[in-house]
Amino acid sequence: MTDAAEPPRTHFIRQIVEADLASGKHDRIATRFPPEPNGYLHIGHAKSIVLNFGLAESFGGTCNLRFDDTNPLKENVEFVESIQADVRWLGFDWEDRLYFASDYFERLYGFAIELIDKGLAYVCDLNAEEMREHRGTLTEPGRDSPYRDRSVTENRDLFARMRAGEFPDGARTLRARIDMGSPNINLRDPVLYRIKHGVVHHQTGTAWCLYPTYDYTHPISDALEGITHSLCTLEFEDHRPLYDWCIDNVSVPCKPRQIEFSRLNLEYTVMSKRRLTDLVGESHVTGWDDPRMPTIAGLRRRGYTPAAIRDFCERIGITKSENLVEMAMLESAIREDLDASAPRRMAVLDPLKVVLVNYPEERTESLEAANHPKDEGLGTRTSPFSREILIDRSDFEEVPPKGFKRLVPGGEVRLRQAYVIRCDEVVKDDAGVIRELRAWVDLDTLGRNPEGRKVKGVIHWVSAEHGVPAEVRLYDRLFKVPTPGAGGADYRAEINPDSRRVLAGAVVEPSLRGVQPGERFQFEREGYFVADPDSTAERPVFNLTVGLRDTWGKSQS
RNA sequence: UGGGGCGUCGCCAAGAGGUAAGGCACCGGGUUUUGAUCCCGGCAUCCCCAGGUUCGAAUCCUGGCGCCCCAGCCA
Repeated sequence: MTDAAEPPRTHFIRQIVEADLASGKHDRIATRFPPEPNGYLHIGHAKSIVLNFGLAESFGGTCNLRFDDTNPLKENVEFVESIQADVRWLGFDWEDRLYFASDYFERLYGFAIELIDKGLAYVCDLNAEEMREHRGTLTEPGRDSPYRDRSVTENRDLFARMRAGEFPDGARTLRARIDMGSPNINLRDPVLYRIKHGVVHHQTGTAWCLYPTYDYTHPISDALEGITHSLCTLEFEDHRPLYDWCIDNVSVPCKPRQIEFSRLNLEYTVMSKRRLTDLVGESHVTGWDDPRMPTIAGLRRRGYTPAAIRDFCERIGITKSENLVEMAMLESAIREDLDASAPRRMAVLDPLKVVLVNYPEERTESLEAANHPKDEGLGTRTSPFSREILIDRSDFEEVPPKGFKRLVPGGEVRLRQAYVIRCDEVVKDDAGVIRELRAWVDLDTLGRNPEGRKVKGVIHWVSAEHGVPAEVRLYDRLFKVPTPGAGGADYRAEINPDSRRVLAGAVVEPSLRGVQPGERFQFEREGYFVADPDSTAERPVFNLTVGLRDTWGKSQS
């Protein structure tokens, strides 16, 4: 369906891979998706997942799942588990290649000793503030640490004692001995190891009080796994010389190539781990899987399909340009998928009763309707029709705007998959609020058009007696502005107060009774909805995935 | 004022010296018992700007301008 047999769009990384294969530099490629387990995956990660797994898949290579777990302070198993579930849900398989950077701690330690022996690393006693002072600035070079020229013997001894736990947090670090005068700050003797006592690492427990940094761990982990192309985001471009330095100076089996691409930015949402963590922690949303969240878990609960997310990731492309993708792009992908696959149903979100005065009181007929207008394979279902029905309040107007095609006093409208009715009376309460409509039903219009008149409007309905009460949750963009937090604003103040609307009085057609969480439907003329896990046997709960395109509504506002 | 990047239609994005793909959005028109879908058509004489090279430049050169990233013992 959405995964058409079109050749995947090319981009500069794909071209590099093709060239490397063509030139014989590599005879098979290996990539990896390396999340840090300090949060849930979001749509930006999906871009990377689709890139890495997709590339490996299309060239017959492999893609590893590797947790970059070098900072136990921020990581935990909940995240390790949710990440695996999300990658799998997206449709990718790392087979038996599940790795943790922490698997390499012992070897990493050995390589550090190799660096010490080569005079390329030293134990530094400067504390954080002192180190910052020595680092210089963007325009001024740094100064050498007074500990820079310690002997190999002393460095070996001190490093061993760091591991043995003899020094407190922050007392010493192991640093690469590169160049304090480098215009690239990342090369000014970066820290390779730091001391962290008293933390329980989710994988290694309390085995270590010494933890390697990302810059040191990543290139070596890649090399140990035989990664050929190490893909990461733009902010690591400045780190590439350090990445290369590490694999050039240590005895690893191969030299992976780091290639950077730009991260995904989406309008009206936030993507940084910190902000997402805060949204959850400060209860601005109901959790990591809140349907308004750009997390994979949130999108899943919102009703997005893996195929649509993959398609979206293909559509946005891979480049090095800073970008801000419109929400319409994501919505288009899910609409395309769901239009083809979602069974149609009728649901009245804001009910208004209509009494069909000439329809027998005790009569109920069973009307059959196709589940999909184009795909007969989706079958049919039946819906009871009776004297009292419910329509949506917005489908009736006493004083219709120009061009209104729905029900009006004295006017006719088609009840979808059923009869044509004509509104003959509007019943109001003392306050002037419309309580019900009384209408005449043309019983000769089932499956055929009335003679001599054309009825242009079609509205959906549910039998009042048979309809199932349901809760419908409508979602809108989480933020009021395209780029929350821009210009120093507090993104919290820019949260859209109407991003979630709960309609407790919706009524859906009987065939929706007992739906299973995760089942997706198109509620005709409204949008795509998915049954939420909060659903019960008697009262289903639906989340709006995305509305149908609405050219009428758009022209009216 | 250091270093690293980026600048092609409202948004994303092809393009690799031979005379501007595609998608999204938008605007028409057709079909339609979903104002949906689908179908047809329109939508950059121009590629940040200015010079230069060339028969020919978005693509090469030079000089500007704009935007993003880097001074965590985070990743």
